Amino acid sequence: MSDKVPTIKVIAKKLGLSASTVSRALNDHPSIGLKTKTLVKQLAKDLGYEPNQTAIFFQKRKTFTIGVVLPKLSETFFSEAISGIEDFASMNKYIVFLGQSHDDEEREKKIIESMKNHRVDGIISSISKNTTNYAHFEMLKKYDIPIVFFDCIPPIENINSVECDMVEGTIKAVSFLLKKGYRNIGLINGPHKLLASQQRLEGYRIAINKNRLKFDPNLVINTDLSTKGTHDAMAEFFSHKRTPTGIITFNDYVALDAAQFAFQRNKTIGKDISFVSYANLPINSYMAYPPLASIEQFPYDQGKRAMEMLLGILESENKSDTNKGFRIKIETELVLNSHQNSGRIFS
Amino acid sequence: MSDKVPTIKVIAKKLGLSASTVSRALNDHPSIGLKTKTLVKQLAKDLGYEPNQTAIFFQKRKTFTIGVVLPKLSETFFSEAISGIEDFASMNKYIVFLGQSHDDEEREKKIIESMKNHRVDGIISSISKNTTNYAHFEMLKKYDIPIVFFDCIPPIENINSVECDMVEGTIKAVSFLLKKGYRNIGLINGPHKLLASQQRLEGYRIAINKNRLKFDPNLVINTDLSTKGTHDAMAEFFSHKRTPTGIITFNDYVALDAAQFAFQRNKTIGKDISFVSYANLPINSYMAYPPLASIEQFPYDQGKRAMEMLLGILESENKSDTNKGFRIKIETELVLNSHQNSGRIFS
DNA sequence: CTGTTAGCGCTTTCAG
DNA sequence: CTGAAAGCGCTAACAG
Repeated sequence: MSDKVPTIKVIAKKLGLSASTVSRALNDHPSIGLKTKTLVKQLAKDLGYEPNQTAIFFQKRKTFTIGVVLPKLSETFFSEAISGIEDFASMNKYIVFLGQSHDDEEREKKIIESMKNHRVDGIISSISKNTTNYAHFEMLKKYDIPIVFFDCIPPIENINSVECDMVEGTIKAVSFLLKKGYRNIGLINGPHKLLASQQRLEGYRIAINKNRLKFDPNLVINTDLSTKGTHDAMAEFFSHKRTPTGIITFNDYVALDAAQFAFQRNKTIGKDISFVSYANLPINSYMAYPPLASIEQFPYDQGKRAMEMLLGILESENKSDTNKGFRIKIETELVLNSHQNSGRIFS
Repeated sequence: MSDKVPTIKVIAKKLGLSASTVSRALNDHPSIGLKTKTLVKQLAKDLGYEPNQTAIFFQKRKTFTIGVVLPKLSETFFSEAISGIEDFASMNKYIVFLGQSHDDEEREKKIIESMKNHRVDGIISSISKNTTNYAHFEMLKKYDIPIVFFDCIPPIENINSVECDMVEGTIKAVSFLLKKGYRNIGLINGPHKLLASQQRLEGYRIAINKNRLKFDPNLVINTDLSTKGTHDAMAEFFSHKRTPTGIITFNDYVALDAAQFAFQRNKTIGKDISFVSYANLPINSYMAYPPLASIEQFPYDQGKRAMEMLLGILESENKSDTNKGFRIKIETELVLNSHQNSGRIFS
């Protein structure tokens, strides 16, 4: 049955034309007579002709394919992001390859390798937390495969990136709590080595200084992001004489764990102690003790913008120029928690 | 720079060999001398040679690519499922194309079309809720592109599918509540037309009969899955003389909305009234009023199994035979809610 | 063990 | 306006 898939040649033969004429007719080449053009198109339709893209890709050195490499889709942030990427890509006739690194450098490398071999036109990636060697990304230059990083960005010169300004986001969070009347503001930060943690800390310090408070190192504790790590951090807070009452947490899960801990210590969440976190997961409205507010990072939008940037690069002919890299900073937004269930189905 | 990407020909010329010899050497063809083989491989390495997959795909009529078409990744169920698909695919040298239908038949059609043109080796799909015409799927036969459906499966004969046995799952749910001592068991079901709803209803009826209770139509109400729809359903329950105390809900979100409503009516969740739902989202542990239990559907596993099935089909040479379609039913599991935060990061 | 030839399906000069 | 020919990079008979 598969042999019956019609090719351009078959059409040519049936019509007593040459393959090139058929090709041109199908592609609306200006120098083709209307008569033959319609003739060809009609037969193509009747035969159910479909161009063999693999042949076209091969020939044109262009696959209309872009690769997306990120840690894991089970994180809402990333599934939202790739959703944005895919939506925008498909609008522009591109199709998306998916690869999950699971925060493993080896896997990330293999995926990049595989995508390169598949000759993707470009790549969008949020790198693995554990990646320390970036050769697999640099290598892409040799193949003229542009790459746009988002969210988790490697320390390489002149790269294209889309990211949130977490420094500024954290300043917003601190200001919010201050305005609410909290004076002792703590930070439960993520692992030191994450750039994301560093940015939060920086924003925290700036905000503290700007408001003429003095930075108290006891008010900043790191968690490994596990429930236990967060509970430990809270325990430490409570063991100090100066216990923070307004706490900024690395993300929503940390906020939930922290709130749980505070609750067990008989604190009234939202009164004795309040939280502000990042991510703004669409589940906060169902939480027992949701954070007062979250710093929304717009993952869907980040994905969309990254795709947009990549398309721009792909479409600008002057590649291989002295490109210093494009950079977009997306403004975060502090949103009060009030999510809606939008009728999702889990059949 | 891109012109420097070395080809098999370049290697052949530099070594005074023929292209075919080089090709064979690179592919460990048995009939190649060790000397030349190592020679070729060495030079290939030095030159940084990488095969052009598009050429190979074109030539071999095989792309090592599979397409995944599903409603939307922002639903946890699907992001988990594709995660399973991708993991298993990459283990087997396949790469995954992603397409989101957003429950729109037109988009689904376009995606399938596009994937077919990209000559994917196979497709895995959970169809759009609004798809009524299945021609775009049937058409794939003509191109020898096998397809495996999971979760949401079209009413077509002889197809390959992986799905959960929701009838049996619902029976488990009812039995659980009965064992807990609840006698008035209600069902907040999804939209009528969904197969998923029909299966739940069937399971519900079977369980009621099996336990020698009599089926009371007042105890079954449908919701459009919105928060309001669910609240309305609950209001109706409460307006009856016989208000259910154990309620099975279409999914976790419905359970949460329903619980919220009950709470507002001053019911004590887990005592006055209890819920059992489906999906078992990894957020239940943070919920104010989580359902007592959830029917776990193992989306990651469903994805993995679907991919496994597809690989099996791809590898069995005897295609185009009188295949009646493969079917896998995955057993659901009733799990009590006690999820763990596993250290997720939302930087 | 290796070279020659042909060809996958399509596009694209270059002629006419 | 259309045809002939070449070729994208690689593999696979078919000969030697």
